[in-house]
Amino acid sequence: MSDKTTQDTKQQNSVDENKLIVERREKLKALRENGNAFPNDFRRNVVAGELHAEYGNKTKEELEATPIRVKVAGRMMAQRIMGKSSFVSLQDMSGSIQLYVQRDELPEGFYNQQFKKWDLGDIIAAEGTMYKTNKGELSVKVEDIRLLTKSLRPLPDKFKGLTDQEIRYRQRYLDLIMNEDSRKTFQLRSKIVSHIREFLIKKDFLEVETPMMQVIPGGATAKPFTTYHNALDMDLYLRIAPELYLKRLVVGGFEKVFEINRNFRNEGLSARHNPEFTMIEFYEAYADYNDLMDLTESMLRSIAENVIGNTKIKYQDDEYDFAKPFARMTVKESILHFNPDVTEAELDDIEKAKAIATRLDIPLKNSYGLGKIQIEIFEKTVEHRLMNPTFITAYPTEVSPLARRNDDNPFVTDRFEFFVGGREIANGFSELNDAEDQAERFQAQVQEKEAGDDEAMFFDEDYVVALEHGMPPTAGEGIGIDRLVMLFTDSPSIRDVLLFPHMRL
RNA sequence: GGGCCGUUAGCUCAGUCGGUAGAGCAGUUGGCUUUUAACCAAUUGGUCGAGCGUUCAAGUCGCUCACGGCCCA
Repeated sequence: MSDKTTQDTKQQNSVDENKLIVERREKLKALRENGNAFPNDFRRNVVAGELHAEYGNKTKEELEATPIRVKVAGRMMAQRIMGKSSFVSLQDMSGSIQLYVQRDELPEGFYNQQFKKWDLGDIIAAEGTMYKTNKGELSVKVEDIRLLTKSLRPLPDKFKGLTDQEIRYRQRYLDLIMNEDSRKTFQLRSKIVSHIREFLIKKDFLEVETPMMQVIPGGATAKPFTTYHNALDMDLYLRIAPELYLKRLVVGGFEKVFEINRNFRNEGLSARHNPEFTMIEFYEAYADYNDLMDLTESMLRSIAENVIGNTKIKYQDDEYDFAKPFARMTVKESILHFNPDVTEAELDDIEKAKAIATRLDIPLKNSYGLGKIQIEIFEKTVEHRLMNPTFITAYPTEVSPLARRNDDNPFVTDRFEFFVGGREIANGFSELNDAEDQAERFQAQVQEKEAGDDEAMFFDEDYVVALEHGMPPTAGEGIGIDRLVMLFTDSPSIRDVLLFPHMRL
């Protein structure tokens, strides 16, 4: 590389270096010359949230009568300098605490030559005593204060914050620094996942991890991502679901298992879809889909009560009641309910059902059977109207290749999907444990794949062999964690509940 | 994939009929010992997303593209 090119590269790299950054780099340079500019010898003994909880109610006099020494650290979000004294807002993981800094409490010259030159965004540490200002704000009256990490780039507007959606997603750390709502959302997400985990572990479920890279991507109908293993010289797929592995574990005698982890589907991005997303799947032997509907209902109600603290869940302009028993109806009942002009006899007749679909502008393929046509009608006319928590049951066997047939009506399976706010949140069913039936269903999927449906399933012979060893009667379910978190955090887009959503480029 | 909207200083945003680029915050300098978006005074800062076109003249009009947002498939 020639000197000229090196020069050009440097120019390129510093394109976004503005005067603000140059000034901060100068300050850092001065810090380096005065010793270690990045010390890591300070240990705090308390965080802001604890201080407010402990001392928020104490009066100014009480705090002064028995001095309480504390050591705090965090990011300087505001600095109000009034001559010889200043107020600083210090933000840490738990919240904010104000620092009251007086020139004459600090070493000679430190206040004017160091402290006043610090910038918003710098990471600082302070030691002092708990104090209340005349206006009643709990503060730390500072006796010692240090700069721990120089911030070289300016923060977004201190009042308006960061509103640019693109930067909020691409530079999530800025969003987290600036937006309390965003911090809350991700803290809640963590609590929801923990609560689900504890809920199942209390019921003796075993948490497991199964392959993300699979030879045959199974357990759902979706387009997979492909990858390649060099040493083995073989193509692999990123999983679209963990289902078939978890059921192998049930065959192995792990009768209650669950996994919370990422799935990957090679589809477009939208407010509801990210190519990688988090699902929980759980399987319970000697249970059926009715048991899982009961379990789902109590689990979600428990999240509302214990994590959110309210069974009335506000989502955008609506409110859903998680205290009332969740509605349950079959696919056909729901279609008839929302399409009063349609009769059951018409839905059961493939030609008449086709006519209804055509009237609804639903594109049909020749390969579609009656069950698939019914589901198309359901998705077009029912799904988005299922606002309050609702279980829809009796999905056609044709669209449920891994679910157990209903004993009375083998046209449908013992399956449900769960909806809130017009969105599918969960999918569960009594598992198909008849190995020969499973082999036939896979065969039907292979035919659909050959007919051009690239979302159809592969034939998983290894899984059929596992079933041939005998899987106990079992029920299993998957819940989309991202959509669940969207619901409970009132987030309009899946990107708002993913720390680092996929973006172009 | 289609439709609509957006992209201007580090951040948040104005910018009229096409006529020399504006504010607040942040920054810099000075003042100020109880502030809360502190305040007062002065001041620095621009590839107007990229490109092409129309025009004497384009942030502004037209076309193409990139990225984002919302809606639809």
